Amino acid sequence: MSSYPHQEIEGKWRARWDADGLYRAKVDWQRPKHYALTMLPYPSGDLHIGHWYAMVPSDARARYMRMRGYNVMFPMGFDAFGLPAENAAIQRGIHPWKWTYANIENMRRQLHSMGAMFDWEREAISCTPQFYRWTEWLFKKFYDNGLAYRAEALVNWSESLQTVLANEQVIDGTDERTGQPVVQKLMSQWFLRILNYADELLDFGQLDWPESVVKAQTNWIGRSAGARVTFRTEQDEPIEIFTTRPDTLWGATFMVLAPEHPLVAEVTTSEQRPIIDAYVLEAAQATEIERSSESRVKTGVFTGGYALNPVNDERVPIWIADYVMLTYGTGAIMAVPAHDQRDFEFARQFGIEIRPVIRPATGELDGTTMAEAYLGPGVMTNSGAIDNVPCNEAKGLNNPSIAATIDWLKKHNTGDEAVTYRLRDWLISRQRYWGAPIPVVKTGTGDYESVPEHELPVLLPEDVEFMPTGQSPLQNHPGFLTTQDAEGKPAERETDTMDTFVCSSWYQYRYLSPDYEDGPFDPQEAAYWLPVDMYTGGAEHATLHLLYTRFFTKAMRDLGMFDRTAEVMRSHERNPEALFDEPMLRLCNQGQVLGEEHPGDTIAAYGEWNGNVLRASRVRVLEEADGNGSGDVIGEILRRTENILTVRQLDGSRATVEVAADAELDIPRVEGARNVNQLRHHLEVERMSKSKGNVVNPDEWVVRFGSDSLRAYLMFGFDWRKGGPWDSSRIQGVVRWINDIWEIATQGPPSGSGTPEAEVQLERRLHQTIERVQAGLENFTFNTAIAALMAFRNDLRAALREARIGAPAWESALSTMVRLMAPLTPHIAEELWERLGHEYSVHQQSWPRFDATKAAEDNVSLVVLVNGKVRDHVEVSAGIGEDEAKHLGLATEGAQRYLEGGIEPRRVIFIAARKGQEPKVNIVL
RNA sequence: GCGAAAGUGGCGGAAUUGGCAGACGCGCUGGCCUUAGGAGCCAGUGGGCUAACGCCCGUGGGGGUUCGAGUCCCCCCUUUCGCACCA
Repeated sequence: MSSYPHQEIEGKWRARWDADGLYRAKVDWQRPKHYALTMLPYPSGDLHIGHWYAMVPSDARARYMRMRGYNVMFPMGFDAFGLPAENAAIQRGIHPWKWTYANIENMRRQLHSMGAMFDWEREAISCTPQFYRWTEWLFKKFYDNGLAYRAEALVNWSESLQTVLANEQVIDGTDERTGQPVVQKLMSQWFLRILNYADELLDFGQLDWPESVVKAQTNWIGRSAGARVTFRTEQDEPIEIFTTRPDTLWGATFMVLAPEHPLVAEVTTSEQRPIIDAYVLEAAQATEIERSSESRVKTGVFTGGYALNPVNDERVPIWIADYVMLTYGTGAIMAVPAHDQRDFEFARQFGIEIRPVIRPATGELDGTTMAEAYLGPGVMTNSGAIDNVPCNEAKGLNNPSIAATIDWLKKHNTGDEAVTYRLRDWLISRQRYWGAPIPVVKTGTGDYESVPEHELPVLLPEDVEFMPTGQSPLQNHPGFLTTQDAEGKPAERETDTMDTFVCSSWYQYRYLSPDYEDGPFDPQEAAYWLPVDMYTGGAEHATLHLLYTRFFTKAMRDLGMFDRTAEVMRSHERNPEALFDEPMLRLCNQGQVLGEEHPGDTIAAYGEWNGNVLRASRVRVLEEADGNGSGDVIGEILRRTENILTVRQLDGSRATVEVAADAELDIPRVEGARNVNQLRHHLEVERMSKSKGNVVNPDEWVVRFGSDSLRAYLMFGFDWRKGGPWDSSRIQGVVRWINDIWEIATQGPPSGSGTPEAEVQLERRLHQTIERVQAGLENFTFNTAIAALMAFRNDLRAALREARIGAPAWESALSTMVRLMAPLTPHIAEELWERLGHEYSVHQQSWPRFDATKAAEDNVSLVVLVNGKVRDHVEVSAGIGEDEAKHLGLATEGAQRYLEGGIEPRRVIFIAARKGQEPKVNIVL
C-alpha cells in the first residue's frame, strides 16, 4: 500500500508549470475569454487558511473554464497600503516598504504552494509607484472633472490614536483595534461624489450577484422619495426640511433641528440660550456609543423660536433634538406627531399638540387619546387644499395625497419633489503616511489645484520619521511639503493620503497591464479581457469595496477612460455597448473558516485553599487512561488568564485555581520544561485570530498531506458559501480519497479481459460522475463535485474486486477521471496523466464531454407508493410507459397488502422518471 | 426596530422544477488482515416497535395547500449577519 508521495510530486509539477509559463494569459481574439478574479489579499505576512479557502475554489473554477475552452486570465496581487504597515513602523522601527515587501515575498511563496493558476506576470501591488501613479492619476481626473472635492465634514476622530478613522474601522462607536471611543469631529476632508451615481448604483439589471448583496447595497444607498419644503423663521430666514410625507404638512405642530444645524443660534431666544448651548455642547461631546446607548428616550430643548408653516401660515415652535441628524436630509424636520412614531413620542414627552390629518376608514382620530402614531391609509382631513384627497400606503407620487401636496407646493413656490439618500459622499482622505498621496497642492491663496499629469506620481518620501503619536510623518517633511503651484509660486503639498479602498476600486484594471506607462491600463488588453466575468470574495465587502468599485467603473466610463478600449473592441467586431457599466458581471461570496473547537485540558490540581481560590503547588494534566484521578480541584480548564485558571469541575461547578510560580507541572504531551502557558483552555468556535490562539496555518497541512489534500478538504468539508469551523479530523476523508486514487491509478489495469456488462456499467458511472462534477464546478458546490469523485472511487474499487474490466476500458475511465480531478487537485492529476501515458499537460486538455445516453440506466426500479408512502419496488426497463407501470405497481406485494378485500384505489398516479430519478406510481386509497 | 440569510442524524453536509430524506465524508459498532499505523479491507450505522415479514415516527414548532411537502403558503421560535432615531 503506497500513499500519494506529495513531497516528491507537487513541487516538481509547480516548477514545471512555472518554467513553461503554463498559466500565462495572452490576448487571443480567436478564442473566447474568461476573466476570473478573486479578491486580492492584504499582505499581513502570513497566508491564512481563510485565503486558501477563498482562493482554491476560485482557482478550481478558473481551471475548469480553461478546460471548457476559454482563454482564462486569473491574476493575483496585493492590496499593500494601509495601517498595519505603519503601525509596524511606529512600534518596531521597520520602514513600511520593508515590512510590506518582506510580507509579500513570504506570501507569494505560500500562495505558490497552493498550485493555483495565477498569472504572476500580471501581479499588481498597490503600494508600488507604477500602481499608485495611476491611483493618483484617477484622483486627478476625478478632481479636474468635479467628482472629487474638499469640504468640512464630521469625521471619526480617535483621541487615543490621534487620528481619523475610516467608517469601517469604527465598530459601535469604538475603534475596532483598541476598543477606545471615537468622537465626531469637524475636519476638512477630501470626498468623491459617489452620490452622483446613487440612482445608477441602484440598478442591478446587468448583474448576476447574490440577492443579499443587492439588498445590502440598496439599503445602504437608502433612497427615499419625498419633498423639500421651505419653512420660514420669524426672522424670515428659510428653513428647508425634507419629508417623505408632505401630505401630512397640515398636521405639523413643531419643528426639530439637529443640534449642529447652522440656524440654531439664530432662532434661539436669549431666554432659552443657556439651556440650548448646554444641550448643543453635550451633543457635540457625546461619543457615538453614548448617543446611541441612550436607548430610545427622546431628549430635546425648545429654542424659543418659531417658524411659519407654508401651507397654513401657522406658527410652529422650533426645537432641537439629537434624534435629528445633521447628515441626513437637510438636518431639519417638520414634526407630525399624529403620523410619525418618533415625533409622537417626542410630543407626548413634552406636551406638544398631536393633530391628526388622516381619517382612517374606522373613523376620526383623537390626538389627545391616541396611543401611537397612525401610519395607515385614509382620507386627508384638517388639510386645507388637500382635504378629502385619499391617502394610501404607496410611496412618493404614487400616493394621491402626496402628489396633490407636491402640486400645491410647486404652485405656491414653497417646495418641490425631492429625493435623499442615506449614502454619503465617499470620504477618502486619511491623515496617514502609508497610502497613495492625494496629488494636490495648496496655493498661496489657499486654493487647491491638482498636480500636473507629467509630475505624477507624487512619490512617498522614504526618509521619514514615524511619530509615536501616529501623526503622519508627511506633515513634518519639508522636502515633501514644499512645492510650487502651476504658476511657479510657492505652494504646499497635500499631506493626506487616500483610503486603501481607492486602490482596490480599480485594481482589476491594473492587472490587465501592470507595467503599462501610458495610462491606468492598456486598451489592447482591456478590449479583450473586460469586464470581469466571475468575481469571488467575502460578503463583508457588500457595502464597501463592491459598491466603491461599481462607482469607479461608472465614473471612469463617463470620463471617457474606456473610449479607446471601445474602439479596439469595435476593430475586433466586439460590441462595446454596456460593457463598461459594471466592473464584475457575476459575483459569488464565500463564507468564513472559523477556528476549531477543542476542549481544554482536564487537570487535577493540588494545593491550599485561600478563600475560594486554590493556590496550586502541583497541576497534573490527566489523560484518558488516568480515569478521574484525585486532587483538590479536578476538571476541564475553561479559561486561563496568566496563571489563573477557571476550571469546570466534574459536578459542573466552577473553581478558580491560581498556579504558583514554582508549581510542579505535569503535562504529558510536552517534553522537557513545562510552563503554565502550555495548559490548554477550552476554545469556542470563533473567528481565527492570533490572540485567541486558534489560527490554522495552511503550511503545516501542506507539509503533512500535500497541497491537493488541503485543497480538496477545503472544497469538500464545507458549504463554500457558508463556511464553518475548521475540523482537523475530517481531513482524513480526502486524504484517504487521494491515496486511494493514487493506488488505483498506479497499480496498472486489472489483468484479464472484460465483460461488456461490467464495462458498460463502469462507463455509465463515469458519465454520471462527469455530470455531477461539472454541475458542482458550475454552481460553486465543490463539495458535491468531490463527493461524486469519491463515489466513483468506490465504483472503481468495486469493479476491481468483482467485475471484469479490460485494460483499454479501465485506462480510458481513469484518463477521464483524471481530467475531472485536474481543476480540483492539479498536482496529482498532472502526475497520473503522465503515468497513464498521456502528453503534458492535463491542464491543457479539454473537459470530458458528458453523454446523457451513456449515463442512463437501462433497468430502473419502479417505486411503488401507497398514499405517498414507499411500499415496494419492482425492476422495470428505463423507458416504461404509464399503463404498464400502473399495472406492475398495482400487482406488487407491497401494494396488494393494501388492496386486500377488493379495495379499489381512488386514483393511481404515474410520475415519469426525470433526470436522475426513478419512475413512481402513487396508489391513492 | 428594519432588512437579509439560515435551522436536516453524534458531526460536516446532500437532496435539480413539489416526487424513495440523510448522497459523499468524519465518527462510531462488528468482523477480517497485518512488518502494530496518525494504517488497510469488508459490513453496518436517523429514532422507536418486532423473533421475523413488516409497522410507526422523523428535516426548529404549529396550522394549511397537494395524490405527494425539507422544498409552496400563513403564524410562531431560535441563530448569524448587515443597517440602525433615515424624517
